[in-house]
Amino acid sequence: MRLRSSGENGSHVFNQNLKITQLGKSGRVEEAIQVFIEMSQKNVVTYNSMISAYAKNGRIVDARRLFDKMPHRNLISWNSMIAGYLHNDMVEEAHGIFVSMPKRDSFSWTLMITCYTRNGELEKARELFNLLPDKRDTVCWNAMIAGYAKKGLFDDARRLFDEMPVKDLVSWNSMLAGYTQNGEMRMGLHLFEEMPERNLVSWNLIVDGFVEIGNLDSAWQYFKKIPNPNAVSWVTMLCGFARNGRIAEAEGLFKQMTDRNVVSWNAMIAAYVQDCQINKAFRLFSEMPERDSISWTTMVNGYVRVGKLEEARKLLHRMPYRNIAAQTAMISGYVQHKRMDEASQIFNLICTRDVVCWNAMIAGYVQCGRMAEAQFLFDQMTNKDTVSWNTMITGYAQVGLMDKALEIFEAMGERNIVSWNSLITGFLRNGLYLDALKSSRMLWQEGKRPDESTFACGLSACASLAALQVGKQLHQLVVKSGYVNDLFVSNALIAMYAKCGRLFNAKLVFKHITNVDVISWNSLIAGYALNGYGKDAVGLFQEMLMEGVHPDQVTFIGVLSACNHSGLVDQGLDLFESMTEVYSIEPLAEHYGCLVDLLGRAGRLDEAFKMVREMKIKPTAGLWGALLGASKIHQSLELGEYAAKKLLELEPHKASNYVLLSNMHAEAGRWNEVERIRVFMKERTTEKQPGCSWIEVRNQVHSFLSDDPSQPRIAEIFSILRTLTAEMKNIGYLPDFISSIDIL
DNA sequence: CTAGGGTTAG
Repeated sequence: MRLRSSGENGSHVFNQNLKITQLGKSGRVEEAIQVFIEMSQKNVVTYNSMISAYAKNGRIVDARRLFDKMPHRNLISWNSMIAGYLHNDMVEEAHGIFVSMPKRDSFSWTLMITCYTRNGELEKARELFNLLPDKRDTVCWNAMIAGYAKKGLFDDARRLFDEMPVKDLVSWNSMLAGYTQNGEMRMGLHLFEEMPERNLVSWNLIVDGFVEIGNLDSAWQYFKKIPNPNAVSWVTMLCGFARNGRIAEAEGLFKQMTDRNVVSWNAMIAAYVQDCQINKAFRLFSEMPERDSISWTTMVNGYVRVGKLEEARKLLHRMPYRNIAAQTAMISGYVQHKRMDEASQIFNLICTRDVVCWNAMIAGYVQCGRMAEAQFLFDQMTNKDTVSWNTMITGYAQVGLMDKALEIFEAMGERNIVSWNSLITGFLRNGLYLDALKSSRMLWQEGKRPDESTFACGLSACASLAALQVGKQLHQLVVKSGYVNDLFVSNALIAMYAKCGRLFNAKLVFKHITNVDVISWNSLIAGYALNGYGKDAVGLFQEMLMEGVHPDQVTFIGVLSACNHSGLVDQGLDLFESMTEVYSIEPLAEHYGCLVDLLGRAGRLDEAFKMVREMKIKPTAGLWGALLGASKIHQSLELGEYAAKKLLELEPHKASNYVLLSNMHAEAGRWNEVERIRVFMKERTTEKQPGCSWIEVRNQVHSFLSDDPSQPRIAEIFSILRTLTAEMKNIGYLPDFISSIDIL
């Protein structure tokens, strides 16, 4: 055997080092580790490369471990570690490295400055920048300029830009990015014309700027003018189309692209996912030559979006590596379906939990109204961000504990507009209009202005309260503030008008939207369904399909409930089938609920019962309730009793369930049973919250609690109720035995 | 003496 010369050996190490870097850059960190382990000889570059590979793939802990145990460190090792922390948004740790390193060069300084600018700490960045006048190179200037520009501090950026000794293309592009990323396209174009030379980055910034402000025509015009568009240009344009629902055009671009990379594939998959075309998304996912963690995460998200949690979970387990984004997507999937046990299983699997996954869990408990558990997690969090605080505010507001919501609001350090929105919406939802108004004024006093979401939230609160007057006032404010063309606001307006029975207004708002999305259609369809116009709702649904908009889970809740309200049995069954077969959307309890009710009312009790028994999900109380109701109408005591048994297992404390069962027996003349149930009911029901209803008259909300002697106009109410009951009897309505006793 | 670390576009 011949001994290899040291030169050959050296070039081998050289090549392996290169490989580690490349694998790290393309997200294939596992393969990089493999190469690293198999190398018999390593030099300092090998370690440095591996540190970067780890850090670029979110494995900052491994990067640090390697850094700590490597035999010799050079300046680049220290810099790589700072860069690693920069990539992982860990500014404090980066600073720790920065202060303890033996020597610093301009790379080190620039890295640290970038850490601060990315973190929004412009003052600290500037402080560092000022500390090293002699070592500042062009890159360092550029970093500082980019920091100012990105934050929209154009004057500061411009001052440095004019001051700097040598400008390069990146300096120009950094200024340009400031304008385009802040929606200042007039200024951006001006600079673009002024630039001594342009590269693809400059062109792509312009296209992206137009995409961001929703001006697809201009984006397209500039895209076409790009001399040699690269993958970034194509992806930017593709995402622009996708985001505006123009999926066909996005598809066309994807097909035309010559140099597709992972990002291009990911973008197209994301476009399909966004349009709920999960099967097309999966086909691309299977076809693509290589997948990175974004590809996997997008697919998991896609399945979550259409409610296919099983598919999502399978995919998550098939992933070649663990990825926190995908795990968080899975968590939010479970959270949306209130499956907190499974969510928390995934949560427990994550070793280094970030804020986002904590927030997802908290949001989950909040949505289930389990505030104690939400608070428990919240208290444990060491790195709360505004999202965490805001979620807690929303949570307490939702369960009616506005005192707690306010307490959280007041305890938080930095409030953003969402914090205010959560608080104001909370007040609105709880009918505390005056407090909402007061908070809105305070918001103005703090120099903040209501934004799109302030209005969208406010309007959705009005929708859930059916508070038309306040809703209308908000609509006027929307017009005055210039948010009429915002899609979120428009959709909230549709929902509000629809819920208040003003279908004409809802339709009017709908017609004014330039780019309706699936949510706009959903709101309108649900509105028609809610107000009893089942056929129109189904008609709208068909219109929506003709327009090429893909329905989602919510669409089907709307259109199925439309069929339900209008007794369109066969159409409902057909639609339900197409939902799973054609659109591959997984039915939720709500969908089954519509169908069971629909079949039940039509007297097709066997089919209804069969559906409940055979469905994939666990039957909810609502489903048994629907079955019980149907059994009562069609006098099927046997099925009714079975449904009631199941129902009472799930909700033993709810009085209305006993009333339903009791009425059924009353109708069948089984008075012993009626009496027995009444006794049961007295024993078991612990209704803490009395039934509550409200109406809005002349800007004021009047609420009614059951058994509430303090209601000021109780006598009038009773007198009107008696009149109404008499009239109902006159036109042939026979009131239920028990409920009539309760009223009269 | 080519590799490894910093600024601008997906």
